[in-house]
Amino acid sequence: MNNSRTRRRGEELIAAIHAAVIEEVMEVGVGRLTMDGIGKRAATARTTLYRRWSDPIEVLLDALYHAHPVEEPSPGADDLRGDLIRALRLMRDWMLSPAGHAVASILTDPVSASKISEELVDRVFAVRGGTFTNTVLRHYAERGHFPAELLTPVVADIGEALVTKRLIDTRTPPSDADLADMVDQAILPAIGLGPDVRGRRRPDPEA
Amino acid sequence: MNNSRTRRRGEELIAAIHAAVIEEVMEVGVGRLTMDGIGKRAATARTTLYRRWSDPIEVLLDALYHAHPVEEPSPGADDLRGDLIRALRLMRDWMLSPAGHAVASILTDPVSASKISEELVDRVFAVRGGTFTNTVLRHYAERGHFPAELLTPVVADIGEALVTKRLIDTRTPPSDADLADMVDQAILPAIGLGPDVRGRRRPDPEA
DNA sequence: GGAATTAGATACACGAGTGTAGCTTAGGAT
DNA sequence: ATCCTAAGCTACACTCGTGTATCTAATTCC
Repeated sequence: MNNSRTRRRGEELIAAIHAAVIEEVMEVGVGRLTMDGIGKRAATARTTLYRRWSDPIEVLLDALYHAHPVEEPSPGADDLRGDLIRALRLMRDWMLSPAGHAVASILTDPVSASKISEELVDRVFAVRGGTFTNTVLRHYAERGHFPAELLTPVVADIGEALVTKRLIDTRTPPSDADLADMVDQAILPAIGLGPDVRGRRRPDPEA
Repeated sequence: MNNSRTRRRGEELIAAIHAAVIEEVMEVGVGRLTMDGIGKRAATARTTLYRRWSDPIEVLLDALYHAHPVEEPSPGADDLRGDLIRALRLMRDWMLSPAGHAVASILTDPVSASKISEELVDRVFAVRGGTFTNTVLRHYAERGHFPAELLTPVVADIGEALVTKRLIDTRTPPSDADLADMVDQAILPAIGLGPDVRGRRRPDPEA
């Protein structure tokens, strides 16, 4: 297959395979994943794959398990609105990454859905469970910027839900301005700040 | 294949095939759709399928195109909150139906995504674009129950987005109580009604 | 009742992916 | 320098899906 003088082994090879399966799923979808396709893309022999995994979905799950964890939003400055927007930006960028696509792909596939372990869910998928804006919201709720009772599971989901939906039905990522609108028009009102009837602009009123 | 005295033709046969492909996609996903699988499930010969469609995705798209349109929410009573909940209930039930699954499946599949026509989008997918709560919200906005400027595209999406997200990440449909929470804690606040700090209960304050 | 239509069945050559076996050889360890 | 592990390669038998061709018989139309 490859006559080159270098033959990859161990970590290096596995990393290449992980990258390959994630690219592959982005291109053909989970349902059309094959050992053959993964092998070709990673420039390795099918036998090598079978030595480690039993089928394409196992390869994918393993790849996701070892994927770099998503950067977490750090509520640094005293700027709720800004931090929320930043959190959504992180989420949007992650969803646009190959790993993000792969996760979305797996979650909507009937076959692979049943194979995902508890551990994987915690490690990889939990980010979708609201980690992004939730981290920020909890931080500011604890500091009394808004009543903590308002931070319900539903409210913690609003931002991520809107970003997800936008991606699904328009297939184009929301711009930074779109994210700001989501924060201003949906999240902030839900925690008792707003909405501003006069429209789009909304500097963070904070305390 | 089937020795029975009755041989289906025309409409009847096509309807059976449509039903079959939609069941099939629910079970195996778009990526694993095959003419063979569809044929077997519909108890018809593959030749019959090829006479009409060139590949499995075409069959699926045709099925969706001919699917019964989703029931639209009718904002009848003077009950914004109740109508919103009913709208979300309609949406949830539709998403749980085979057709709903099929649509979700197609929208997240990289291959079929490129084959969907403008027409199909308008006819079938538009419901996800906000038709459910949007219909209700527009109705009450026009009647002055809340300021119309607040009904932005983002706000029109909140309910559907939350329902979608809940389904994707927990894989269990939201209960009626969950839907009520979404309305109370996310939609109503966004249009200037609430949130009620004391918590869950929220009779429609209306005008 | 006869003709036209079209579903059903069967067969076939083909390609793609599978899972395994066996061999060769590069890379790393000692 | 040698040994051992593991990657690369080839081959094979097998299954599944494809697309087409051909024949048959059920249904419908008149």
